[in-house]
Amino acid sequence: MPRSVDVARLAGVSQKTVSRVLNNEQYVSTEVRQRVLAAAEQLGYRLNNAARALASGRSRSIGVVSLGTALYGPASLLMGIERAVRDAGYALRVVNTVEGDPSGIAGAVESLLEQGVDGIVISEPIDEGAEPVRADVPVLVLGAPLPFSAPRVVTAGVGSDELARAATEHLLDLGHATVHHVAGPQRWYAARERLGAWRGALTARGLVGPPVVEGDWSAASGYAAGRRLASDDDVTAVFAANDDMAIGVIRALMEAGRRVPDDVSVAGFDDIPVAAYVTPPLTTVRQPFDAVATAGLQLLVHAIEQPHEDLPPAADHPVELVVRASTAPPPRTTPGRGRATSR
Amino acid sequence: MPRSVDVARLAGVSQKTVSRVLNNEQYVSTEVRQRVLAAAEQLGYRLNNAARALASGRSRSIGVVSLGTALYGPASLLMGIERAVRDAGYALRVVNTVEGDPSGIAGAVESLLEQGVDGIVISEPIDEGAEPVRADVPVLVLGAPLPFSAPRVVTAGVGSDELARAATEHLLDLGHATVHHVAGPQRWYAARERLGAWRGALTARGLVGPPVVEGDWSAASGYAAGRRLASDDDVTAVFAANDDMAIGVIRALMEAGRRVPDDVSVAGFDDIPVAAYVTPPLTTVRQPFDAVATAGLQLLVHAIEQPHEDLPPAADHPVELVVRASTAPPPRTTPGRGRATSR
DNA sequence: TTGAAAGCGCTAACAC
DNA sequence: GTGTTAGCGCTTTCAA
Repeated sequence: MPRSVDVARLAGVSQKTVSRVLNNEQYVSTEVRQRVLAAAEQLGYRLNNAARALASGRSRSIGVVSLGTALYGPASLLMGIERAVRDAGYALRVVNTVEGDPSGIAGAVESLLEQGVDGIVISEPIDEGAEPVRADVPVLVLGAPLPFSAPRVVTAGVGSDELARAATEHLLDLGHATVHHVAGPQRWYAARERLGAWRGALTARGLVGPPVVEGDWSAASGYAAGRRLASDDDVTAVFAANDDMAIGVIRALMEAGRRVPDDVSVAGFDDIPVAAYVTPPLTTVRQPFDAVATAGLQLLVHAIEQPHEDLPPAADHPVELVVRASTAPPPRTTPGRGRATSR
Repeated sequence: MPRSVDVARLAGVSQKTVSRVLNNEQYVSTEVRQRVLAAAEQLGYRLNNAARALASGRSRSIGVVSLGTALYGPASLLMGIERAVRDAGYALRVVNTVEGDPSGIAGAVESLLEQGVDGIVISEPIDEGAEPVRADVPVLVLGAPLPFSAPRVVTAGVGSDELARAATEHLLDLGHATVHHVAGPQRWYAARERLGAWRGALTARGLVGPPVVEGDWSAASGYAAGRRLASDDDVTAVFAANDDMAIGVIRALMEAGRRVPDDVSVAGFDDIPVAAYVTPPLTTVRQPFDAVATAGLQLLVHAIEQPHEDLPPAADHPVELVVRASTAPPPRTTPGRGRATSR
């Protein structure tokens, strides 16, 4: 493998000049630059990043701690982060946390620190007892204000709350007396946030939320929740914390003889790729993963490269409610419902 | 930040001995080892990987080139790779290729090489004109025998072909005269492989495959394909190259008044999380992502660490056909079908 | 079983 | 504009 001295020799310059060219520094004449580039090309020279990192104290890489799941939300966010990291000119290192792992986020952060990353992204954290983690590089927490000890912790909301509120309000606006909620596992911040926003939307209209059914994001858990909800005639509107659970809920309702949306409206969360093609097409909200990743990484890179300047303000992301055929006004008459017929 | 000399000083040993302990080398007395470990702990010492990589010429990291998509298949495979890499004691670096990017896989490989990875995984490659890529480290190609120039190229099939064959045969076994195929984009190796296996299954029974409809993995493209297939009364069985497209096909068939599975059977591919809960529950095949990733990485790590020994044989993965309610025998009488009634 | 010395290939600071 | 001189913090000889 050729080294920079070899390039220097071939180009007839000093090794430092090669370094200057490769780092796009100023004060190099165009002619020398050309010569160096040509020599590097000719030799098939490739910069050694380990040496560069050792000498400079920076690795030009960012580490991301993510959940080891192919669930649509987390996977989409990870893809967004990868793109944003690459666009920012950094390399990406990934460590997943395993659910139930005692070392959890702290262990993952530690392993990234050992690898020498310049910054860390924590994607959609879940509570593992959350002993506060210590990091000596800037940290971006996506989707939760995690207690964190680092020189600069920046957080960027993913807008879950506004989206959950919009979904709930959509159902209320259709005329439903209340909205039931099938929540995600409450160890996930994302699940708690959606639950809170749902409750907030009800409270704002003077309503008290009915008991919550908690699922685990899976369609199977949505199905189980749906069976319970189906037996209650008062249920006319359900907001599920993700689309998979919503689809499970719908299946359970249909099997119980309750039509969707005629008898019961169901709204989901995420807008997964098949949402528009299931029966009935699912009303849901779309998370702006790419925008969130881009905005969050801007903050992180700023914290890395301008450690002493203030952070630019975080941008807001638009709320995208996608209304399809799984939501409708509540049934006008409610056969077999004691309360309704007696009125 | 403390360095290994600091640990050495505190433990009263040489810096080299600290290095020995941290690398779990032999020839260190238990007592010294304890002392060093304690000193490291006390100082909050963290090994500097850049320095280690520079000195040793190895980074203990593996790079993966993957598609920047949250599609269930690629995302699941990536998660499997992450786990397998971590289990093998390596760090993971990720670079996505952007569809349509001219530099494509070659550019991604180049950027990983610059980062100094010890090995590279190419996950589910697609053809971008595929100028053969050159790498000076072992390369694992998952899901395609890509032309590749590297000291050791190992490939591990993901078993797509057997699974696609199983799905097709399942439909034939139910009594269908033939099986139509909604293929994935043919630039993807995975799509070509499934197409080939479907055709092979038909050929094995002396059948000639009907014209193929090509989609782009999306439910929308499946829906478009479904509309075309719905107008043809001869269609009684459809095998779609992924579940999303299968769901789109089903929706189009139902809208056209053709019942699934009574009139037309539809099988998918992947077993996405909602497959069991859509209407009707989808018959599909399940890909063994985790097993494939584990087996593939074993090969890669072997090629990295024992460059001169032969590779162990690749393991076969079990075929998992998941039969649900979207497939059934063909209709016995076919009202309105000219050919059938005239017989 | 332990230690001393010599780099790995680059960037940083300063000189010219 | 360009070159010189020191390291960055480890691992690798080799010697004891």
